[in-house]
Amino acid sequence: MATMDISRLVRSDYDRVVAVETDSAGRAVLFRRGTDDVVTREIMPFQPWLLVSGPELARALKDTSEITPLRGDGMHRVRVSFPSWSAYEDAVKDLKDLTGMNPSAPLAPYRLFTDKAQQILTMLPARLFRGMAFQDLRRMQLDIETRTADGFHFPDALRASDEVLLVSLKDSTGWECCLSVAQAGEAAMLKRMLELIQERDPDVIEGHNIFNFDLDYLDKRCKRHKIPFVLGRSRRPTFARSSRFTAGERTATYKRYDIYGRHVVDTWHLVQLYDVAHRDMDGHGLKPAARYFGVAAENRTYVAGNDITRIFEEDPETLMKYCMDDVRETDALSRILSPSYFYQAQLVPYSYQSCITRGNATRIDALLCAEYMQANASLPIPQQAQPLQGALTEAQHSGVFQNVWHVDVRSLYPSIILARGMCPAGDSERAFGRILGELRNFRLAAKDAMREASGHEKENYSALQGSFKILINSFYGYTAFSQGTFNDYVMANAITREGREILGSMRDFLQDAGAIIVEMDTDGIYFTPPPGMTDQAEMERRVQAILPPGIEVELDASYQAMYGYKSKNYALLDWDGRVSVTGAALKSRGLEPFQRRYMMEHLTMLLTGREAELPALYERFETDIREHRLPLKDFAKREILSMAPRLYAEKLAAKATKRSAAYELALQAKKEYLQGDSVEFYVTGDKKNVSVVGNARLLEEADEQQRDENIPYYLDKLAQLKAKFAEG
DNA sequence: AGCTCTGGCCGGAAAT
DNA sequence: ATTTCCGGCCAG
Repeated sequence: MATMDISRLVRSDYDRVVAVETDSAGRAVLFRRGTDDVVTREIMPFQPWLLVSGPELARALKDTSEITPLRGDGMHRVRVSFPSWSAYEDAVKDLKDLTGMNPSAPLAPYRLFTDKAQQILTMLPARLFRGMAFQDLRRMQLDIETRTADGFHFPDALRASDEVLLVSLKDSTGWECCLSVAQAGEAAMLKRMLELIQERDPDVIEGHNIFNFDLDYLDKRCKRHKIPFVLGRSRRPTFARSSRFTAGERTATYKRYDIYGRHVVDTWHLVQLYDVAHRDMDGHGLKPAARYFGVAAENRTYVAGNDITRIFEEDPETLMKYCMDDVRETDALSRILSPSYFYQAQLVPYSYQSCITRGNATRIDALLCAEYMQANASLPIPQQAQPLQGALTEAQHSGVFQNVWHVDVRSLYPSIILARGMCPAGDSERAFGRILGELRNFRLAAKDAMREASGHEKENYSALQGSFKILINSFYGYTAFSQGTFNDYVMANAITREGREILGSMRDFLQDAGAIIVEMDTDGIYFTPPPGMTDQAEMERRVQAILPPGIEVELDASYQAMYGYKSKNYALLDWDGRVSVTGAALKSRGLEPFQRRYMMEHLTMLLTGREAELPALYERFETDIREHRLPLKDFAKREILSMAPRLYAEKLAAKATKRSAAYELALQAKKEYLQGDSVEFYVTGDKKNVSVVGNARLLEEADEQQRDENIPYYLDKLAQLKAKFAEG
């Protein structure tokens, strides 16, 4: 199918590349997995490069090999290349001295691309994995179990008495293996593990929390035994450094490992990225994630963290099974979550590993900059951030409504950009709209192909179209990305303004037709149809008729009933009797579980016309709380530490933040809490009005036998909850 | 070292 | 006791 040819979208002169690296001479090293499944190493001529603002600055640099003028009037209009990485590094130093500016300064007259893989992929040009399907990738899963010395609660690789007990390995060919320290000691086991990785020669090494735990631990144990920690191809050493990972509102620091010729994929990252979009997971650990995705092995062996050492001594077979189940689950999670990034790596000039750890807008930036370099076009510099008005939201009515329809605009912002032919001010090559349009067409083709395919093929098309959907929707966000080379705040404002106008005109039309608008947000409206209107297709046609060309609506769902609470907060009853709840006020993870449960039951009664049962529901909860019938967990709030507890302490001392129970508890806790960790705690005391700071206990430090939850406090919360729904 | 955006609800702490 | 502000979490 011609439209499904990804090479039309972005050029790559090489197929089946699984990794790119550099050698000291500055050349590019391509690792390619042939159709015979053998990996070859090829050296390609390549010269490290950077951009400067003009020929004078270019000529001021020493040891350059090529100076290429770039067309157009962007700020960075000359590309300079160098015979080696050391010449490049020297030039970077000289540029700092010559200009007196750091590369990160907004007006610096030079620009660096510090990611070497990006430099190579951009210029060759090449992209990873072209001509390959996800199944062609050789993925290896790794998991270790460790001994925690008596008297300690958590593993510590630096403690002499701790050690690796088991290493489980598995790869995508079906090969599996479990090494034990009991066979010949830790040093021999580590050496064998390193040998096996060389033999199996995976393109990707996967694990759950592999960056912060397994690799770090193995690294430290290898150092102790003076075994070189060589995981890379060509027996290259492994590098680690501190880095940060962002998923939605939370960032986590992690120890980033770079393994020569391979990629490291942490399924913990994949799970968090997934949950940013879905926000319905119970936790991001391997076990909850495996259960969530329905891939937990049946009769799976579970071993609690603090039992590992004991079980290893008493029943090593059981621990080995447990460890094997872990790598199998890691593989299963990866098979679900990583294909989307595999396909993005075919487009974006980043390594596969970077496609996962870096944000959507950054990937789009890399894509656009690469197009410019291919066209020998100059690059603009980002606009300074300006205020941006967002979407239109209204909750017009609260309360229960019967027979509610939902209409929404398909891909609102991308459609506006394409329909109006919008183009960022700095995009002289008009690459933004062209790539967006091609991505959209490609996605539609992939969706069509998905419908016709089956098995692996269907999954592949599904991953392909799904990952393009995410990229496509990020194009709007990119226009307001402060570091985006082609950001444009005027355009961003024009996009949202037209979005508000479109949604507003749909609202006016529906109201004039006699519909009742319950709630609307950004690109969709929930409403009760005008009296006498029963034909959804006809309604869709009428709404469509008032919209400009290129803007398509879809009357995609209807519901038995809807309870509108406030903006972005509502509950729906579908025709099969299922209730779904939307909005932070109704289902936030920050709410105590008993509140969430009460709300769910209360809302279900409201939606199904069982208001008469509400008093009994309330009484049941009241009694349960009063008589300690609920587990302590039901009173625990969960908060994620967005900064390191130590940083909180500093900010508090400087009066730069307010006191917070979660951080105070984390600081006092027996275990060490880090940024990104979640803290579960409940309120103690015996008075309704207590300050939470100073009257809270960590759930894990609680004693179910000596209950101390604050009953008046929680009864008051229940009363407030009831009152909340009684209004309106 | 790396980062898409705004709008909105809510609880808790501090200020009034 | 009431208001203001901030951080957390969520919708899209």
